[in-house]
Amino acid sequence: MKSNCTNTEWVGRAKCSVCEVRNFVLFSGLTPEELDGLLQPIDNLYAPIQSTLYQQDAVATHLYTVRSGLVKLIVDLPNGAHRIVRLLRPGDVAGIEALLGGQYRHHAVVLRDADICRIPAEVIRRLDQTNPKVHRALLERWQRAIDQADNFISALSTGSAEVRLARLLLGMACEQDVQTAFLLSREDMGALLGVTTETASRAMAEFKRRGLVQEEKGNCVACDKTGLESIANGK
Amino acid sequence: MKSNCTNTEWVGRAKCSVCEVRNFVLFSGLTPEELDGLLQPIDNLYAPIQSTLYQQDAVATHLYTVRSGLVKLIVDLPNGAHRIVRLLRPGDVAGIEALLGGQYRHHAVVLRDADICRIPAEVIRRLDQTNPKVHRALLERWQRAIDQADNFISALSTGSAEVRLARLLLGMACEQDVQTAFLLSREDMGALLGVTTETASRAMAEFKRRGLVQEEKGNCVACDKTGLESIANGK
DNA sequence: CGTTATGTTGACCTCCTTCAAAGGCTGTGG
DNA sequence: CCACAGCCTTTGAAGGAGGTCAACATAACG
Repeated sequence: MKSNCTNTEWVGRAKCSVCEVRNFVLFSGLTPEELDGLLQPIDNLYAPIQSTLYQQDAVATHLYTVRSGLVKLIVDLPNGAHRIVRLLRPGDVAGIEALLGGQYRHHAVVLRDADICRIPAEVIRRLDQTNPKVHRALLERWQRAIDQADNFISALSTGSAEVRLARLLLGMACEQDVQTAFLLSREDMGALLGVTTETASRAMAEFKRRGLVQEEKGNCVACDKTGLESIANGK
Repeated sequence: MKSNCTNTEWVGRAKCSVCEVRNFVLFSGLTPEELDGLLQPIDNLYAPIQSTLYQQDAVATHLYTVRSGLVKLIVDLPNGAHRIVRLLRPGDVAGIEALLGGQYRHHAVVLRDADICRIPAEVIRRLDQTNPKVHRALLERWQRAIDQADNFISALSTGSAEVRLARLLLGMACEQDVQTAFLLSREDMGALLGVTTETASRAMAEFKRRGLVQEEKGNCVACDKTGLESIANGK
């Protein structure tokens, strides 16, 4: 059986103490000595686009922290289709269910080349019990997962296709006030919003016509935030 | 300002040691002495239908464990509408976000007369650090919330109205093989499935005509599980 | 330069929403 | 005990939004 992490390049043992996203990752509260004391390896992986971190229903053994890039969580539907239920950005954790044992709930697939830390669940379990900061960080990740799931229900699965797309674009724009790098295929947008690829394409085309978004080569778009917001909030 | 828990009858300090759902509740791992040692009160509330446990955006101070009955979590949408994002049954926890401080993410409204334990977040926080069993139970509740949210996205927000309704009915039927007590209004079904009340009504009427469900007085229905499953899975 | 994946657009039809009206159930007051 | 009001449900009709199928354009890639 192949590794869960297909097409993934192993970079080496993670140097958590010099991790540039220390504020995000789970181990920001540990000293270098504590990190060295871990018996099991924390691997730093370079996960290229399209690679799979883990498969739905596989035994959940590791957690994956996203240090850069973008990861989607997918669930298979009974009729053969599938639905994206979450997008993970830097600072998010994939496969948190590994903490409880059992199986992974989703497929985790890389949407944008990602820098990933793969951590054995046992490591987190132990730290969770001994280090309050890790414990707290864990609870926050868990809550964030719930918040994101709720947002998928209320914002991305409710209302017309254009309303949902506007909310998605605004959600992806995040910190930057106007510009945003947005590189999802129309198919992914559809799976994200619960509509077909064609409908996603039509909605995007309509937004472009209205000047709400501009699509550069390389898949970047610039957004008219206020315009999109009026659509997102609109009846 | 009124209490969060409108129209709620206070029963008294919870007797967790004789709680009939000990296997479910968070404190099943505690001894009576440990329970008595809690400084802050755990109240046992009888929450009648339509009562509100807490409001979205209110400061989150308590967790609510559902011992019996049914509770819905609602989020308001920008256009004035609202969407149900979760159903809580006995053993589930509402307002788990109180552990992290901040605000409640939803409105929690009682759908079926409920027996509720209201627990100060501080109590759980302390037990979480000192009692491994409580800690474990907490993680499981958190994971269950995520699983339920994911199910809302993939099962109840994807596909045609009839497909969604079939999945909802099957989900409500839970353990019983054929029979199930199901007392949601058409309006709630619509808010649950992301469709209008009329569409929910039409789909239910159609199911009744086909003999898939039977609605008795008192709002009970009996389901033809295999028939519903073929709809739920069907393309 | 062909091949393949991905995006776009059109035509048609189904499903859902919207608006409206009517029926049924419940509780209240006369 | 009945009448009525109010709420929920059901059903109809019309219009719109999205799905489906197909053709075509465009870009990516060997």
